[in-house]
Amino acid sequence: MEIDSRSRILSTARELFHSRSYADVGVKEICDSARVQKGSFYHFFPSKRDLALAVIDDMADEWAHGFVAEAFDRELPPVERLDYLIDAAYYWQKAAKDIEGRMPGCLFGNLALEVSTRDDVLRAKLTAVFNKTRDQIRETLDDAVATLAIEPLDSEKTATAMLAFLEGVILLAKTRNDPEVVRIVGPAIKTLRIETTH
Amino acid sequence: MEIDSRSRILSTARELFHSRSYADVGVKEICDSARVQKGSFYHFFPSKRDLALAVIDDMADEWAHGFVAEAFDRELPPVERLDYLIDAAYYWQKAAKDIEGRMPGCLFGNLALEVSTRDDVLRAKLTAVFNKTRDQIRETLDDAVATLAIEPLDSEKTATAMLAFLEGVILLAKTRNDPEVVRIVGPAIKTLRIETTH
DNA sequence: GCTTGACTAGACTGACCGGTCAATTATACT
DNA sequence: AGTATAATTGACCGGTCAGTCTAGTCAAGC
Repeated sequence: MEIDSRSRILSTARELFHSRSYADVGVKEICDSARVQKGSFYHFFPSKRDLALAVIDDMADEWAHGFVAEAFDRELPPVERLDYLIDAAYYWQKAAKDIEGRMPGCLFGNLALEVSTRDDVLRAKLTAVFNKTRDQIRETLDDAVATLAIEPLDSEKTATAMLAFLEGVILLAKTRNDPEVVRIVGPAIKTLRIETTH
Repeated sequence: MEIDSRSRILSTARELFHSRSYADVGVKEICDSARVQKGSFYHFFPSKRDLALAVIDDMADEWAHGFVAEAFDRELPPVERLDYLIDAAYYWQKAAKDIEGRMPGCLFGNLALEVSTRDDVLRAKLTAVFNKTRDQIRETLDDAVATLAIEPLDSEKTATAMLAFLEGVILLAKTRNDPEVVRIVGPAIKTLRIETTH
């Protein structure tokens, strides 16, 4: 009758995990919200953990083809891409807070801190997502160096630092439940630099 | 008979919350590890949540009088204090990983992401801890400016950015379960700058 | 018409959750 | 010594957890 139970479970779980947490959201609640019965859930997903794996994949895809793809549009001048990244993070968090009253933060960062001491498979998956984003930042930096927009630097390490900064800013903003932290402090991402070691 | 049940509960809970998570560690497990009965637990703490509040206070105290106090020793040249901060974070995480096999990350950061969408009181307490640390970094920056070690900047915003970066680096390192991330990327904290707005 | 297999329904399981409570023991003060 | 109070014990509670299981629906292929 319903169009697609599996994808409904998936997107519902993603929303709930994002706005609360993995541990805090039970299978029953996901089923209720997705208007699906327990039996159907376990028909599509062997376990809650496997659902989490699927959610990360799902989100990573949308992330990659969504605003990250836009932010890292190679038509844009490299340095602008970093501003775009911060802007996107800001507006996203702000919109979520305006609607739900709470800043959800970054799903990947949230999950990373929650599960990475308990589940190495989930941890590896999240590491891969982070690495992918870092690589996009690195490309941006390489472009910026190539176009002489910035001085040469260690693009991989600097990209890692920038990703860490982005996650840290979102963490702090979420703790204060105030997206303005992203807008005000975020742009400092451009000042981060790690020199190449010879 | 036993020396101090309350403090035993407190330190046990701190360790368990740090190495796993708030949600993942139950009251029973805390009691077992602290060799205390359920009833004694609820004699000292009205609820698990109140224990979390006490754990944050406890940790914040030790944090403030421990290596943070050392790192922010005003005898040290200001810029060195930032290096000391990164070093301390690195060695702490590395030691924990060598012993337990896992990087626990920052207790405050972990808790912040886990509970701040659910509990505003805990969130406020964690915000206060972060603000205190940010203020210590700000003092450091003000000292650095005063001694002409660095160019003038917006010390409060820059300090916020630095704290965010520290938390982000620890988050990323924890996700990779690799403290080296802190050592390699951490020192970039000194390159962060937010100019004063006139 | 019959079979097959994907999908749904929802009661049920055993473990575990945070928390309660009455009874007991240890400690401290008068 | 007597008494109040602090600390401790461990059985117990209702509820919820992830996950299981059986029964059944339904559409496609033969």
